[in-house]
Amino acid sequence: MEKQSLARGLETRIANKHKRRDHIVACAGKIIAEDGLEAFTIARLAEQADVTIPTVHNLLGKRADILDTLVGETMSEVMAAATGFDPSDTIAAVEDFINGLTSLLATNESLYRAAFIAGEWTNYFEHRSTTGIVAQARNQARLICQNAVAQGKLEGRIDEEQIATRLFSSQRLARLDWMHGYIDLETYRIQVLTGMLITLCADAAPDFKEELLAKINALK
Amino acid sequence: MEKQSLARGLETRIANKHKRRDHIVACAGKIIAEDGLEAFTIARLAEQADVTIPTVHNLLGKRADILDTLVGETMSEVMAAATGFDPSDTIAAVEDFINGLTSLLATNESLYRAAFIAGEWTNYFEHRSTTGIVAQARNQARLICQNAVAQGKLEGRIDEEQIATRLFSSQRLARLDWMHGYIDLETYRIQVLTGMLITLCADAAPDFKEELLAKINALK
DNA sequence: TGACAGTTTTTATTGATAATCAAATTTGTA
DNA sequence: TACAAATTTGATTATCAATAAAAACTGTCA
Repeated sequence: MEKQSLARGLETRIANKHKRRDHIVACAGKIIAEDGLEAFTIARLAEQADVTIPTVHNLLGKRADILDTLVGETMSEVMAAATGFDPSDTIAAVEDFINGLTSLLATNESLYRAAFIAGEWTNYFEHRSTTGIVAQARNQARLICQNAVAQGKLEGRIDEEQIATRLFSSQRLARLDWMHGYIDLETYRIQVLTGMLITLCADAAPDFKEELLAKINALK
Repeated sequence: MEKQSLARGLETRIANKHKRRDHIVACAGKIIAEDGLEAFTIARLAEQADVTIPTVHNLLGKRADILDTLVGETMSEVMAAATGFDPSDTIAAVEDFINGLTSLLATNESLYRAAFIAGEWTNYFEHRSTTGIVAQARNQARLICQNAVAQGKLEGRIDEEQIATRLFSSQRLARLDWMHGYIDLETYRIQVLTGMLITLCADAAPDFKEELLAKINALK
């Protein structure tokens, strides 16, 4: 049958192809983690992966595509690490979020930093799609706010969407500083936490505000 | 005299040189404003300025130097536009700051956007020098906070340095979104204002908080 | 005005980069 | 082992930043 003829060995080949592709992507991550985005050239990648330049292009497309792939795979991990907290306990949720995130980043700081840099470069974080890591992070912030309002921890005098936006921003801005190497991971963690808690203060009911202030002043 | 001989025509030459140099820098700004940083190649710049490539290098150095020059000149204007408010009237100061800034940006939005992009690219905003635009902006934020605390508008329950940092951050983050083209200038203005006012809320004394909330909710 | 000293511009070139095509090679199967 | 199809590769193209050395130009003074 023709179909059988066409498919002869195809499945195995595809599997092998994926393996080779994954290997090259891993090499890309290694290069960027070790020597930065500037050192990431196709020639260097080919050498590292022990293939030739056209092979790299055939398996992974152009340079930007390779970065996209690397960023996408890395951000899946990041996204997974930054979810799974309980949004009903506001302060714990904020803490769990940033602790989960920084724990992951700590496992291979230079790789993750590189992936974030590459992500900024390829505009990965700015596609205004309703899926993706940005939308998900915002939704999480929103969820925390909604819970807090429902529990009377936030007074609701400021639009909760605004609070959620600033919550998200705190994380984003500190991350940029970490990414650029201006602060270390622990400072990043503290800054995000401080930023988020201060943001919550703006609309906090009296009791909750006391709790927040205690946390904030304990962080210094 | 030898000195006279050496200086023969030097002054005039230097003046002319500056004129040519300025013309090329202006062309650089034009290119980036029109077609983005990626379109900014030395060849394109040379063509636009009607000189050859080596001339560009001779007058302005390497590509990164040209960007530095452009960014530096542009940021001088920006810095000038974002100062000169009265820090004692907290809300007015915040408003004057962002209005002054966005008014300038509006005069040539694509050029300024380009300059900010180039600035991020050359790490212009991140040198932790005690001079420079970043330090100045932070100092302004600090000044506003100090005044507010002195007047009893802020309660001082949160370290004023922290508040100042978030004030500064509000501006920075919204600027990034504007820079990337995700929000327009007016949205930028509103977001900065909202972010700063919410930040102040976190430590505001009751009366001042009412004032802030009224402002915030009027902005929507 | 013309010659000159020194500056500026340019022609020609280098070296690095991404990317592609057609030919040679390899792969998995029957 | 032979085959059909996928894969890899050698050779090449195009673009970019940057530079050296030769040619052209500029402003001044006699």
